[in-house]
Amino acid sequence: MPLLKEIYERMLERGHKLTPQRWAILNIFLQNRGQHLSADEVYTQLKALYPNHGIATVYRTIDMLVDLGVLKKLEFGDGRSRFEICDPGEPEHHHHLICQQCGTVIEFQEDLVHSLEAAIQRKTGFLIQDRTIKFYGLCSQCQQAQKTGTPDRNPTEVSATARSPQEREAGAGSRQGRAEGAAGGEGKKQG
Amino acid sequence: MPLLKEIYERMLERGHKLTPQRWAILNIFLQNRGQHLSADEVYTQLKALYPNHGIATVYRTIDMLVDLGVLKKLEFGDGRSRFEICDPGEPEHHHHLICQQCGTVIEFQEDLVHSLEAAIQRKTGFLIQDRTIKFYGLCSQCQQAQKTGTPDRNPTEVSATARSPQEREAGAGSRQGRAEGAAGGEGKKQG
DNA sequence: GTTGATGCAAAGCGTTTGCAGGCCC
DNA sequence: GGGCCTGCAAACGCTTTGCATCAAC
Repeated sequence: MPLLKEIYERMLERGHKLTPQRWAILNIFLQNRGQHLSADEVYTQLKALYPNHGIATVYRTIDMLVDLGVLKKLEFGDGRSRFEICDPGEPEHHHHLICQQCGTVIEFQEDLVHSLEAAIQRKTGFLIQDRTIKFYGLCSQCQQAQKTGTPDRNPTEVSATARSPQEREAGAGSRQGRAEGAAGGEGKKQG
Repeated sequence: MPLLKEIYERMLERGHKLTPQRWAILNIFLQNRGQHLSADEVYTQLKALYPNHGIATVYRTIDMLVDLGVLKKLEFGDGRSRFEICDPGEPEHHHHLICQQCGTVIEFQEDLVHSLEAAIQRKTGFLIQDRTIKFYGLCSQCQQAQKTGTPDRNPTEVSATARSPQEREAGAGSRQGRAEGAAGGEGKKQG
């Protein structure tokens, strides 16, 4: 978990200033630790506090923070980039289970990935440096709901999750008219 | 490998017609089997044959083919969706190794994923229905080149691959000014 | 005549960029 | 005053959509 002081020092090293805007944006991420915020969601939260801060600043700040290794860029297939505070201690094995029913994003750290990687490196000679692993399916609650016939559709779902498996990838599925998941709508967490 | 006849029948079932445009687009995918074409690349190839076919038709046709399960949508982080003919026999375990040096996309089918999935299902109760697994790193050729100091940069690279691990995900990194990878520029293949 | 497909152009969305102004060492 | 940072608005690229037209049953 990157400490503010550490982040600040990293910024200084690169000649970046910690302006109020940047501070505010950083704080939004810190306060939503573990969630996957889009630039737009950050902007919305920012506007509530500082109505005349611009979206460009959000993008520029996020860009800088990604560059600094503070944020990690994620793509869940809803056509927008999402970001989360990146844990420098173990950035490697933190993957996502995405429920196609309710939109929940569950994180998991799984050492079993190691043996998969070892096998791939052995078989193909490919040197793995980073990975993006996403599993789509049904979370246990939605499985339960399906069994009992209770619809358990989360109203704050990320639309990416409600599409067919075939067209879920890439943001292009339906750029318009998608459900506007409230910031922080991805509630459940599991380690 | 979906046979033309099978695809045709699937289209008929859904009330779709096999127009010359659709036939042409389908053919482009069949002739570039194993590659990952963007809509634009399909459009370029289509234009060479039929100069006045429109890009909208390409998108609509691709959309239909994805819907039919003929194509699979992929996202390699260059901001555009890519598509490949989807093998209905084993759509499950076909994943990608993406070289960050030369942009090569190597496919692999790996049964070891099974044990990873089993462990996840056991641990989290999440029912896995589909997965997107991408490993980023260095292909064996680029590793070799790095050792000998020979730069082996593929001029037809997909720009996604040349970015830092942190900002590779999602297409937003640099939507403009990216290297325009020629259709079919992702040459190497490995099973 | 109805239904579906097409091409064109325009719109839509997320994101980036140009620029004039502002702040601070 | 030079350099970084900001907000605004416009641009950008990929994708979708509206609409008039066309083709097939």
